[in-house]
Amino acid sequence: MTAQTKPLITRRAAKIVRRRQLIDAAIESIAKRGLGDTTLAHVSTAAGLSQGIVNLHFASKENLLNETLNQLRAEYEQNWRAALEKSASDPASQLAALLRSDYQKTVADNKKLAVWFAFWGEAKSRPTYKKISQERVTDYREILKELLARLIEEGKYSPMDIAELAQGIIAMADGLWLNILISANGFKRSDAEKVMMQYLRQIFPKHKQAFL
Amino acid sequence: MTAQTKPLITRRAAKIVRRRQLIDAAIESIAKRGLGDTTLAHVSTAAGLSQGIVNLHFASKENLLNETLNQLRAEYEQNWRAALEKSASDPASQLAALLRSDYQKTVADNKKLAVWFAFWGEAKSRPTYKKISQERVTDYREILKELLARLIEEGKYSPMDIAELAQGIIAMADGLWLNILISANGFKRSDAEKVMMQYLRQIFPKHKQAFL
DNA sequence: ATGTACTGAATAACCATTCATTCATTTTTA
DNA sequence: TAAAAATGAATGAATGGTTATTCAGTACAT
Repeated sequence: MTAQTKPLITRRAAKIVRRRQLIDAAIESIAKRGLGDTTLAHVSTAAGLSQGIVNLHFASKENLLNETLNQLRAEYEQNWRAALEKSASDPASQLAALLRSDYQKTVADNKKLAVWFAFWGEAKSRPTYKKISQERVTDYREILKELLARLIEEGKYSPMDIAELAQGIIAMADGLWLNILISANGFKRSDAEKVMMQYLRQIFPKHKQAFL
Repeated sequence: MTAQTKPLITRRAAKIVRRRQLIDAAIESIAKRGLGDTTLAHVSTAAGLSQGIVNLHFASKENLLNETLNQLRAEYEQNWRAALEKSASDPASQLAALLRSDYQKTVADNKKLAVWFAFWGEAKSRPTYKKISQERVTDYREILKELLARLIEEGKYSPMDIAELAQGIIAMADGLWLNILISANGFKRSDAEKVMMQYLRQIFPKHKQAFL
């Protein structure tokens, strides 16, 4: 080994690594203190770096927050796409996989849920937050509608309004997130999943098996 | 008329009126700017009053915000109780009335929804917000469970997990609020109501009529 | 050596809260 | 009843604390 080995973490870290580190620190702080009480001092301290670091890498606080939300959105999408790929290809299994993915700890842990709601809470007054929040479910909704159509055909269920059905399912999925965040009596991710699966069994009784 | 007529508004009454006026101004500002950007200057100006007025009537900003959330909670509860009283007493009608009440403009207009989500967004870090948010649905949930039990008996439906069912319904109700708040393509209160009624028709097919 | 990541003190803006003062109403007194 | 005193509501300028942003300087990498 020579005198200067390449250190695993250079003191001068790669730009991308730093940005990600700061986004993580932001998530941490928003979960702990809320969006309103999160200051750049909190973020930079949590990241173990200096005061001016956020402005150096993101130019402004606003920018950091936008990118934080965007990061969350990207993770969310990746997560359900991965779940679909891992699952069997019949519509019932795909549907189960898609909806179960909403309650995996990767995306639905307490911290991240708190951050989602923090941004939704400001969505009305911040167009960027609103836009990214909409984007979170645009592809999800399309895939969901396709799966519902296939499942209804396969099971020869009586015709349903698929768009409305999809809206309802997504609404329940989000509402269960709220329940995890707010609930007093320790309503957990696994409880949310149960409720959702019960719902699917009710709509698609011929496919009960897939939703157990 | 003598020189000193009895004033229409007594001082004590005025105090309550003022508090209400300031809470309304707070709702206005939170809906417009978000919770984080709402300052006491915004609130007092919107109320057409002076700088120090909020501290005079509420002692602190924190207090004003707590009372604002509490006001919202009280209105919400009043609204669904009134809806139940107005409706027929059979369980299906009651259930329909309860769930429709969530989408009346009294409680689910854009401003108030924005404020609900603003508080939920901070609920994780503010125990008071969390507590009041929980309280919003405690009675609602109990009534809902009773109605579900009665309806299942009346309709001789196969047994269901009523607690889970109620959780699911409430979750969908809240999620539809989010959809109204965030949606790009003008998802309205009436659309939310449709989705919810479709859901109820699916679970309780023998009572379709009540959910049209 | 030179550029680049990073630092942290300084700055300017903002904001909740305080409080001396003004204005209005009610109560007391004669 | 009328004037005076007391009480209460509201004002808005001043204060002290906080915070995003800037930038001149430091230290590391190649």
